[in-house]
Amino acid sequence: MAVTPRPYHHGNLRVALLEQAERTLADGGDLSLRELARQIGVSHAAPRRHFAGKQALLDALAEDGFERLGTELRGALADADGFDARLLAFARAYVQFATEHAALLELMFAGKHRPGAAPSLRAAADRAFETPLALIVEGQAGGDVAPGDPERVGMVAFAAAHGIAALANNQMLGDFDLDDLVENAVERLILGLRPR
Amino acid sequence: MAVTPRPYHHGNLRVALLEQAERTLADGGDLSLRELARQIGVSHAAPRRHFAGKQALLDALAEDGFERLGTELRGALADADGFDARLLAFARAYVQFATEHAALLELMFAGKHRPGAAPSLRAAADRAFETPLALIVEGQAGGDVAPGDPERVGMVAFAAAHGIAALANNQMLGDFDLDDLVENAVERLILGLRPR
DNA sequence: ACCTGAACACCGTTCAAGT
DNA sequence: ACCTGAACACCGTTCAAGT
Repeated sequence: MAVTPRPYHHGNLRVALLEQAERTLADGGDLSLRELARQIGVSHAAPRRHFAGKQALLDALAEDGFERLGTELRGALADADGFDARLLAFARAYVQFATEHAALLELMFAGKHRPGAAPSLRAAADRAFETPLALIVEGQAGGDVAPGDPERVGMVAFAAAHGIAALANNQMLGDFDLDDLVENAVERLILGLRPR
Repeated sequence: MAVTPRPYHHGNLRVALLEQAERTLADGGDLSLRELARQIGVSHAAPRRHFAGKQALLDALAEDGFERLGTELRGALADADGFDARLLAFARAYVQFATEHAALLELMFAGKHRPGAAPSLRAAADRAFETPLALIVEGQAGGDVAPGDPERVGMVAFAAAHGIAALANNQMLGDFDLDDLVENAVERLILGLRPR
């Protein structure tokens, strides 16, 4: 047994901080930088070598979140054929990610609009939303969705998915089954998006 | 001129705290209890006589917010005739309140799902949402909305309004005109809600 | 290069004490 | 009844100093 009584410390404090932060976030904790350092076994000033401040750590977490969301969305759409099934798959995947990582999602959106947010954060967010945007374009090409700027036309669908996720995370859905609500909403959106 | 050199203090610290908190919130400030007390000219422990803690003050703020939202929604619907116009009026009023009071709205929804939140907070929220719910019931009676549990059927519309407001508050609407997006979303929702 | 330890200016909450 | 002032246990951030 090597003794290693807190040697000089870590080879990878940066990722250790991010992982511990994610765990705390998932547990509903309060994400204090000092507490994070304590849990990892490092002085409270050590994180400063790796993150300019607390906000920088939060931004890194949010950026990772957008990348994972993008991956989930791409994966969900890869398994679905036809516009209706693909819209449902998108909505399900979005709501599932949002409810499984409620605190992270809040952080992702709170971070995105911060004035001094890193361009890489915004880029990661844009990449995550490429998939649903492409879905609307597809739908237009196949005659399932009314013509027009795809962002403008598809906004109602994205907003509804985001809204259902937000309402679910705030316990505003009462006794309703989340998946049933998503299905129902998607049915109505499919009708509403059609060309007239 | 009466001198009143900080007499013994205030007749109405409770409302003074709430008003100052609302101002700070609207200015994008951080809402520290000590700072609030400082601005009002009272010791940092004085608020304790009126609010059990910081969270209790936030809950009171949220409750007031739901009451004001309810008033806005009722007022908006009172001026609109016909289901389509009324749904548009609701969506506009909701999005306007949400974007005009972005920080307050966040607080309102964050407070609602807190385990120990006061029943009066939940009641105020329910009252605010009575109006849109009644609108769906009206729409069903008039043949504009598909039958079924009105909460379930109307959820897509409420979620879309909430989602658009959330996206607007997070600067996710790009160059789009907010009112144009709301109008477009409502048009699609009207189609999607119809009985088939 | 990477980390520590002390310091600074804040928090929210509690509690004896004042009027 | 209502408020004060000191105290406690925390924060985030900064910075000289250590290895």
